[in-house]
Amino acid sequence: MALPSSSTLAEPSTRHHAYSRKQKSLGLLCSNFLSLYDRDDVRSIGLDDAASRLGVERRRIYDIVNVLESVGVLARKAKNQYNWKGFAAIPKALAELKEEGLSENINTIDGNDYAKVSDDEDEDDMYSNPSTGSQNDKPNTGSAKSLTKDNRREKSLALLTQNFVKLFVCSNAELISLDDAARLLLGDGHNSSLMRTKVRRLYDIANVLSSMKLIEKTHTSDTRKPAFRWLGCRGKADNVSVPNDSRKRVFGSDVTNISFKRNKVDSLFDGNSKGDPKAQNQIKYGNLGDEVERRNLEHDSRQSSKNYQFGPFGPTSVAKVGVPESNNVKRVYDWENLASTYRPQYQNEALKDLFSHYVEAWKSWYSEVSGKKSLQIS
DNA sequence: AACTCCCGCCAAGTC
DNA sequence: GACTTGGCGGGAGTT
Repeated sequence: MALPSSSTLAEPSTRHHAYSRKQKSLGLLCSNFLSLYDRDDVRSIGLDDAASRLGVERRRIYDIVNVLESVGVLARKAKNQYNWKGFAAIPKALAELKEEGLSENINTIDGNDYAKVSDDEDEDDMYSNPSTGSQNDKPNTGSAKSLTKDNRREKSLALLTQNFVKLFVCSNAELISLDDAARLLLGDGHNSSLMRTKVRRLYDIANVLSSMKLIEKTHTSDTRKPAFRWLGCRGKADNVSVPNDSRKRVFGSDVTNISFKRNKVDSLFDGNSKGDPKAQNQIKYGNLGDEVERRNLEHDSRQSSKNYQFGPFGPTSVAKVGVPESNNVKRVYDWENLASTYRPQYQNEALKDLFSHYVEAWKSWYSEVSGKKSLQIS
């Protein structure tokens, strides 16, 4: 409730500023979301609350929440309710994703086709033979219903996010081009419209992941094709970086996501015939690293913005319900403790190593961020 | 013109 | 049946 009524929604025309896409970006919205809820006293988050405080439609909250959940920052508690896990949960989630990705990979022994993606089960087979499938857990398995459900799940933003992240954590790839990612996540037999859709989603995901600084958008050095660089496990070792890439979209100085609609003409319906889904749950990461690395062999390290400000927004109207500003000061995580708590039982050295990388990376990331964080609504 | 990606329709799922 | 989730792709804003 408490949404501004039509009178306050200011037609674009009554305001001096034009519609700006950037003000409405998912990345910015995500940053807003994060700065709004990343505080000590937050336990659970209501979607309606988030939507109204951030001044956006609920639909957008789903987008954010789905990817945040995929990397462990949130956990769904109930309808409309999520638990805030925080950034501290990310290393663990990433480690799990990696483990999962690697073990999936083991099932697909052979493999030199790096771009191969296999769907969890062949849908067609399942339709014809529902009862023989080796169902794992779901209570209501075997029904056509669960099939469509799985089908839906296969295409979900959450799963796509996880697979996207796995691309990085399961390989050594530091940079993956948009094209490659789409291909990798889709498999070979893609039709162009399906591909386009996937790419749109990738943009969505990338925007929220980059607002968390898990990745950053760049492009390949050679082709200048759009690409994503993984930042999640970079330690302080990687000090520097480069001049800032000013072409990069910068979130962060805007205020809210509320209020300006682009004037949409009108929607017409078109009986779309969607391409048929050939989704996937499993990807081979094995050769990915090599392949991608080869491909990016010498990516320049044009890096961008060091100067990112985490959460400069002013969540709209409602503004910090009774939370004293002093609360904006972040907690200081006990990283050592965190590490030992979360350190999984890896028998595998590589994973163990990776894990400590995460911890290191997040330590420095966090201190950097919390140090300069300015939550003030300017 | 190509690239990005916001926006909201509407189907699937849940309560 | 109302409400919640979220796939999807048209088409507008950016580069």
